[in-house]
Amino acid sequence: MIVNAEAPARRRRGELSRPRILEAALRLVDQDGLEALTMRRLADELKVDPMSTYNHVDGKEALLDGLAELLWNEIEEPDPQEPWQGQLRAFAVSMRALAHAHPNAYGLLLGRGILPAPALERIGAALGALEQAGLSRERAAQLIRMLIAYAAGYAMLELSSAPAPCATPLELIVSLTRTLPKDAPAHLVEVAQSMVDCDMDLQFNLGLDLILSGLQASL
Amino acid sequence: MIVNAEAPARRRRGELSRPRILEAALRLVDQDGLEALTMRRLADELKVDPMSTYNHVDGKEALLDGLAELLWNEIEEPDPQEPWQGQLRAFAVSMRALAHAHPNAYGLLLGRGILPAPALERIGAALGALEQAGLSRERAAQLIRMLIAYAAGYAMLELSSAPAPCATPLELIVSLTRTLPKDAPAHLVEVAQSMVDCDMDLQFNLGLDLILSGLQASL
DNA sequence: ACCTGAACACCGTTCAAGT
DNA sequence: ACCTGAACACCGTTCAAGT
Repeated sequence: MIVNAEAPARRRRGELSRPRILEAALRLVDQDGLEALTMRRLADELKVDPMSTYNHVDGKEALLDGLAELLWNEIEEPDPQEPWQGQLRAFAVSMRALAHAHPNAYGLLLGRGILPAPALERIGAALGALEQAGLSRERAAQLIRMLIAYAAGYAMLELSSAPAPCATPLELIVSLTRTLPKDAPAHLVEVAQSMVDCDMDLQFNLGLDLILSGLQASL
Repeated sequence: MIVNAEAPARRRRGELSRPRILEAALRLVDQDGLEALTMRRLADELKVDPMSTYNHVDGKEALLDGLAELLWNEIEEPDPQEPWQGQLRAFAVSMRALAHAHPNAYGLLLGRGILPAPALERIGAALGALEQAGLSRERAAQLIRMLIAYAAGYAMLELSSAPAPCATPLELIVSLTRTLPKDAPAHLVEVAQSMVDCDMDLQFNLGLDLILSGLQASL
């Protein structure tokens, strides 16, 4: 067995690399928000000169694209053994769950104007499952689009409706009124309350059921 | 008739005001992208000192919140005369149409962590229509959440799938491969193609039909 | 091949001064 | 009440220099 010349043994602990940089960036965004992600602050976090990261990531825009990749990678690949309904459900659930794991970064998932490779891998797997089940590729693609739209849209709406998850209903109302102008009519506060005051997990799953059963019926 | 002391006649042409600032900001974003929106550049556009805008808008974050308001304001209020299905459909269609009118700004609609007053007004109107039709408030709210999620999510997925609308299929493939790494396996390119190669308007409406008819059946 | 730091152009915002 | 401009701390990135 020959030594791989591309992976020399002399790596220092804490050496820079694209994955290490992206992970640090995501940690930063998770902790302090997207606006805290700065090439300079990121370098600080890695205890490295501000310019060193540029050897592994091609500037800030590429860094954000890289974060989108990282996010898509965290969405679990559906299990090909399961029936296709289960695969699609797991996929949608996982897409929404990501919003709770990374609320500050979630906007990057569909906000960079690209579907990075990990996204296409997961979509491709789901397409395959549906074709396996006998659906045409066009039909399969439509179904996937619907599910991604519903799951990601639902998650973004959640994040917009209640930025900070509130324990008590009172705390919730306080939080809602804080975002609205002081002179907001009472009926608007009531509307805001209606949008949040429910079991989000349950409601998400009900909608998912409706879409999946509707689609099954239309086949 | 007395002169209104609050609206003196000595207003100069081109005077600054919050609406005028927000409109200029949206124009800037539409033309040159969100990253081009700068307090300084915005002031340039208005031919004004960089600091003058701060008299009407409370900093950049507030400016972006203001843009979100502007976007929600462009979504048409449903016509209370119509049956509720038609109102909901028009609402969803209008939410998606906004993405085509303002692709560079669309991320702000659900990306600011708040639902501004104009959003709550539109949601409130839709809630009212559904309660008029006999639905409970909870049921109505669930329905609205589904529609917003689907419409906005679909639009964001569209923007992610094909940043620049392409006339010819060839142009489309070129555009797709440009965003993917050079060594992207052919099957990923194929997946990307499947996500875009369809009549987006038609597909959106089909999904909308499915949701609306599914909901009607479940009542 | 990777890291460093000085330098540049630009950014958001504070503040004291004008009218 | 609104506008101005100097000033400050910070930002992304280029580039020449190191190892």
